[in-house]
Amino acid sequence: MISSENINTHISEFDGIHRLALSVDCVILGYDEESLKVLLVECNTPPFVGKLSLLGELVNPDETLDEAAHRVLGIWTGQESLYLEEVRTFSNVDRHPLGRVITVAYYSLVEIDHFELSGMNKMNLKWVDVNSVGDLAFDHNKILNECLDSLQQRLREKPIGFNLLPEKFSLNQLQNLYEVVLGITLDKRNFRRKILSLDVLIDLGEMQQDVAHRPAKLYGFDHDKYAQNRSQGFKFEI
Amino acid sequence: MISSENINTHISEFDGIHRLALSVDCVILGYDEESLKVLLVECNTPPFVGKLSLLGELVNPDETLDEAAHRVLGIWTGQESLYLEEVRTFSNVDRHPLGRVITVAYYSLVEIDHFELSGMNKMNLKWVDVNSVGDLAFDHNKILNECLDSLQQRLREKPIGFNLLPEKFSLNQLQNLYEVVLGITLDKRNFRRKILSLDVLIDLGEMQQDVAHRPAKLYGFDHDKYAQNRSQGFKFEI
DNA sequence: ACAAAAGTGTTGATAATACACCCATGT
DNA sequence: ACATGGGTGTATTATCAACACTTTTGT
Repeated sequence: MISSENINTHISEFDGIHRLALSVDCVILGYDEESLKVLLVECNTPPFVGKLSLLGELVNPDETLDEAAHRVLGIWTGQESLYLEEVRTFSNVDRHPLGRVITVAYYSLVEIDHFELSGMNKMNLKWVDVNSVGDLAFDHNKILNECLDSLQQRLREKPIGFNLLPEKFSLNQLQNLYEVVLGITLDKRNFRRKILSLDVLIDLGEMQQDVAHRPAKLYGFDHDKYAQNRSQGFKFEI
Repeated sequence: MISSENINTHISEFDGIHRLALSVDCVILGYDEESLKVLLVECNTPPFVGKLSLLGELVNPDETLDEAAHRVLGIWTGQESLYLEEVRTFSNVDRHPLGRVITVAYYSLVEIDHFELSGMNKMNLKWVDVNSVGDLAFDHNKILNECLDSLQQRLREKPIGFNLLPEKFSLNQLQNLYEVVLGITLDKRNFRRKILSLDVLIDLGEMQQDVAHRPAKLYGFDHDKYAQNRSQGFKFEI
């Protein structure tokens, strides 16, 4: 078929055949030193009542998708400026039982005990180990899995893992995070050499307190150093 | 703000405040041994009349976004099963002068002389060197640039460049493609060693014909071998 | 014979891997 | 003193980067 029509030819049909709704769904991920967890909520939409689902919202006419995703984070976590990354769209025609809803999936990395689940949220929200997630509502298992794949890939090439840790962390905490999220084991000495050679950590000159073993040195992530390195063509890669 | 509302609470507002339109925009890329080119069309929407734009369409209610993108390819190239990759959404509130149109950007890799631009298309369509693209309509410069960035990244880690070449190609053609798309120069001997070691090329036992120099051996991309390697954890990386 | 692009190996530098013991703290 | 996790170096191997000449074809 050859045609000279295009998107603009059809713009008047907004109210007609092209009616659909757009949502964002957020895979909010946290890390508690043992496992990677995803924040889920009990679903109240038939036929999924009782199942858990990701956190999502319809997109408002006066906001971008990034803004909508940040709004979702704000609603459920009370925080605004968390790490967010768009993954991809999910647009199967029958993915939502109540109508045509196309969704854009994001994942977010949060420090899991930065906020207490409280009030109303406490009743419906759950942190669930990503390896123990059962059947979710809608196509949310698929969305979750694709977001996790995407995270694994990006974690190896961008210094984003720090978003899951407290501001001050030990090298072993960092290594453990990589091991848990990537599902691999790493050699301690090689890992330390590698991460320090990337020159994005700042030695805080502080030590862990009140631990029942030799206290570890604490480090922070140096955004400026990373930006500087990156602008000079250095690649971050684990 | 704490809330127990979610996407489903608002589902009845489809016809109200959440009205918006969704489109796909395709960055269709071709390669002619000298440069990477993008397929553009003359825009007929004020205030962009006379400018060039990417190829896009509104999404129909009965199709997925991938299907919509394939439809766009079919309309303008006459071919259906070309390489397509979703990049990301563009959702600025005022990105379209006629209303709220959120778009999902795709790029596509095509063999540039697999199809002749003909008939009506001939009048409006242009292959433009990606380095000589002027001001495009809408936010299409931004979309184009992000798709090119995404392509550069993916070209290094997935064997997708072959989609831009004829089925039978020489190693020098392939090297030249990488050099043009990535904007770098590569060492001939190192490139050959590397690409052959990846074990995804099949020596066709054929030679170039009618060239005014020593004819090159022709190779093809072996999808099966690649799939096999990948399933065994091998990484493709240039 | 000449022009034009195809093809081919070696060496030195750098980065990745494998591996085992002593140290500092709290109980 | 013991339990717990923190911290360190070296030798081997694999990978990457730099580099120049000969070969085959058409004109």
